[in-house]
Amino acid sequence: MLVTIGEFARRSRLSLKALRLYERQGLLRPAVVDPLNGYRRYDEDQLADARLIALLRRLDMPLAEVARVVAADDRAAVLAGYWARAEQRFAVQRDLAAHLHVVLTGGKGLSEMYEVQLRDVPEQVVLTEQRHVPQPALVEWMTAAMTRVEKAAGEVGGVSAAPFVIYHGEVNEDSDGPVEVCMPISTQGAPSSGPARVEPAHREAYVRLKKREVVYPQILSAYDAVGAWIKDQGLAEAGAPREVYWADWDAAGPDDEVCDIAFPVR
Amino acid sequence: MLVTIGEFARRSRLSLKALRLYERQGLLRPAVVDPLNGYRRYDEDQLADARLIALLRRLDMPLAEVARVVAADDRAAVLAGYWARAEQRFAVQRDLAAHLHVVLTGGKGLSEMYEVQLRDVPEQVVLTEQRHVPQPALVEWMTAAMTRVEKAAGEVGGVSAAPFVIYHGEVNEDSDGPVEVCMPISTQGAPSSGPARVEPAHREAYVRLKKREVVYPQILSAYDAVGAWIKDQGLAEAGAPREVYWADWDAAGPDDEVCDIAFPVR
DNA sequence: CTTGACCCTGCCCCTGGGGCACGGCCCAAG
DNA sequence: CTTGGGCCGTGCCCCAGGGGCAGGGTCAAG
Repeated sequence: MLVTIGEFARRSRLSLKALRLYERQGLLRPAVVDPLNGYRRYDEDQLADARLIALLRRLDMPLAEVARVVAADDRAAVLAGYWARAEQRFAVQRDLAAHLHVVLTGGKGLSEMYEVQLRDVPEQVVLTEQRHVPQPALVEWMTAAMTRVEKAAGEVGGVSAAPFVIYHGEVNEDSDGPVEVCMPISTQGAPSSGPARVEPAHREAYVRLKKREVVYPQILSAYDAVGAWIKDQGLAEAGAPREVYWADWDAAGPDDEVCDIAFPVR
Repeated sequence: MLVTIGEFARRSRLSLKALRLYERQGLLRPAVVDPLNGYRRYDEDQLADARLIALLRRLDMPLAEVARVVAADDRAAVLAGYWARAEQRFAVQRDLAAHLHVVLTGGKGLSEMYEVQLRDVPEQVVLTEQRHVPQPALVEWMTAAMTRVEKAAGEVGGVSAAPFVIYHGEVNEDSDGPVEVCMPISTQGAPSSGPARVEPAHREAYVRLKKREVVYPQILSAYDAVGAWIKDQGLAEAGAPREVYWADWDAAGPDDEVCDIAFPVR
């Protein structure tokens, strides 16, 4: 029934070092520790847990998470949760690797990565807020500005289409825009006043992105793809690039499409 | 042109700690180090490399590999090689996570993971080699035994079909078989002698596996899947399970199908 | 000249162990 | 009873890739 640490290690495929560590961490305690000589004795019934731990470690699961799985009532559920997060992390890394590959090859392969389409956008009256904002602060400011213009829109006729963000200047480590958040409103209710203007009708080339892909700097590949496509088609850029947020951002999962990257063209 | 470490850190999104570490590792040396006060000065041209390093680190690429990418003539190729290996590692982990999920749920979802098929196998004369072998030594012994029986087969008429391995007993941490390596031979050339026997004709249920999936312990899920399918179909197992190696193992890539897991049935 | 921001080195900390040294223990053979 | 070889114990240093802090030097603007 009780076995020595050596035999337990062989049968569980864990090292002595690992077993002693797991005891200190409270992850896998020997059934008995001789108080005189400190010898550890494991119960054969602990082999199942030990093997589970060994396999979970092969998933690169941290010991803290391993402990959670082992202690859980529904072990499969905790494992599934961890693994879903691992898949998401890896998907983001895959996008980044693809972006880097494009950058390092000087733009090769872009056309296969993104499907660019054309569409006509009608004239829109928009409430806007504009500012210079450095890249690290961009998301925070955009979120707040979006909320503000949405609230303001509610008071002057309501939102009439998906909000979008125009990059009048690049936003990266060296440059801070300016960036303009635009909320289309219906002009039926009230006359335009204050920070409202007319965004003219135009034709634009765009790609559709999943939420996971809308992250700096991978997103730059999408901009490059649209730009390259426009050149390739013999068209010309006719305005600043923009991101159209046509879905409910907070409700979307990482694999849901939420946004378009668009360049006006002529 | 030259900037302080603080500004360089801000613009490259690397920490001071990281920059000093990269200098010690020879990964990214400041353009100038003041010999009096030790102040580092970076050239703005180094920003591109610094940003590349920052992004590569987000792929969890080790610094040694990062250094290889940065120093390479064809950076994209080195990155692509690393990423391909990362994808393989992750694919193996994904298989393991799926296996663990099956184990932890007590076998749910197995039927969706594997497609089981039926086939008839004719009588075969086989040269065999059989032994008790514990799991850790299994692969090594199997490889060697396969080579030996193949060589022996060459002397008595030649190989007539794909080799296979019969597990007369389980091979895991607690049990060591026995395992029998079988090489089918044509009996036209020479009379059977020595370690040859007849493997009777039978019907078998099997699943086809990719090379990547043929690894302990994930492979146990495949065995379980075939076993569950047999029960599900109202059939019964009629012999020891086996692995049929019908492809060139060494020439196969991780995603190539190479082997079948089969149970004789009636 | 002062002050605050910036920079330096060096030390300890983290995870998940590997490796080695030094010493205690246990069991079977002689 | 002793001796030897194999287990087992603890403790220390090491790895990557930094984070955080201490203590002290430096730079530039007011």
